[in-house]
Amino acid sequence: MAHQGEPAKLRWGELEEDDGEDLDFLLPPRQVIGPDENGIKKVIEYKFDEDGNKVKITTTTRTRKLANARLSKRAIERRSWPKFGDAVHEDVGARLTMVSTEEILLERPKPLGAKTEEPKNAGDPLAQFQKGAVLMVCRTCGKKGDHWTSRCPYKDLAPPSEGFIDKPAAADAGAAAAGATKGAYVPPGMRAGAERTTGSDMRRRNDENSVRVTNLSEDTREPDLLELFRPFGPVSRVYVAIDQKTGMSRGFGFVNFVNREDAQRAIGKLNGYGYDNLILRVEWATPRAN
DNA sequence: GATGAGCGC
Repeated sequence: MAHQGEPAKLRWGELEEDDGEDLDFLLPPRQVIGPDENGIKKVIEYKFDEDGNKVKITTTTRTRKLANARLSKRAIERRSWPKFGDAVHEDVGARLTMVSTEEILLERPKPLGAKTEEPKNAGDPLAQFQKGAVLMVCRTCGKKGDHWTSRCPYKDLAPPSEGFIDKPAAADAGAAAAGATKGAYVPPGMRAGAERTTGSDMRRRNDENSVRVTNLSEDTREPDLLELFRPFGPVSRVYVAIDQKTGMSRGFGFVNFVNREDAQRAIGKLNGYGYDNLILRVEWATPRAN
């Protein structure tokens, strides 16, 4: 850009200020020269600056013909590709990119609990994510990685957790699951590992094998606990203490296992386990005072 | 640091 006469520097806010007078008709017309064989095009314009001086503005541009010479052959070739997606219906000229509004469906990874069978007695239930020294699992996508639940890319796609229904365990449900459709609701008494007691022998509540879990993050909920503890064996109850006043988690909860050995294994594995950016404490619970 | 809701027959 070349200036002639007073090269007055226009400041912001003064660009179009002309005191209401439009004296542009006094200026020479705009001239366009070129483009020449090198693709150079010149545009000469005249303007009044803030002091009323006439200013000549020469703009030199390089047309695509030359610009292309600086592009790779591949890039030039891409320009001739047919448009696709939203660009088909829109005149985007030579633009190579545009914002698309096309829906892209992301495949959601299987939740932690969606293993084909209860890995009871199947070695280490945490082996699937026990590679690093520190174990952290995102509660939303179930992946060990560099993000937590709040930053999980699938956070907004996640449907509500599947809750408490204990699916019939294919391996050991035996007669209880016979004839039952896969994934169908199974009444508590018929669930895998449930006590086969009847009538007067049936206890009201099973508070056996109660494991206390503390240092839970405030947004850990019961389905999350179930998901975390279920790989160790059938879980009869999960509970997260909620502050009645605020509705927020009090940061601890309980998990009851049907089998004491499973509870013991869960304690052994999950105590000190990194979950949702906190280190869990998992211990035997002292029986509830009543 | 921390130990749960509900109970009506």
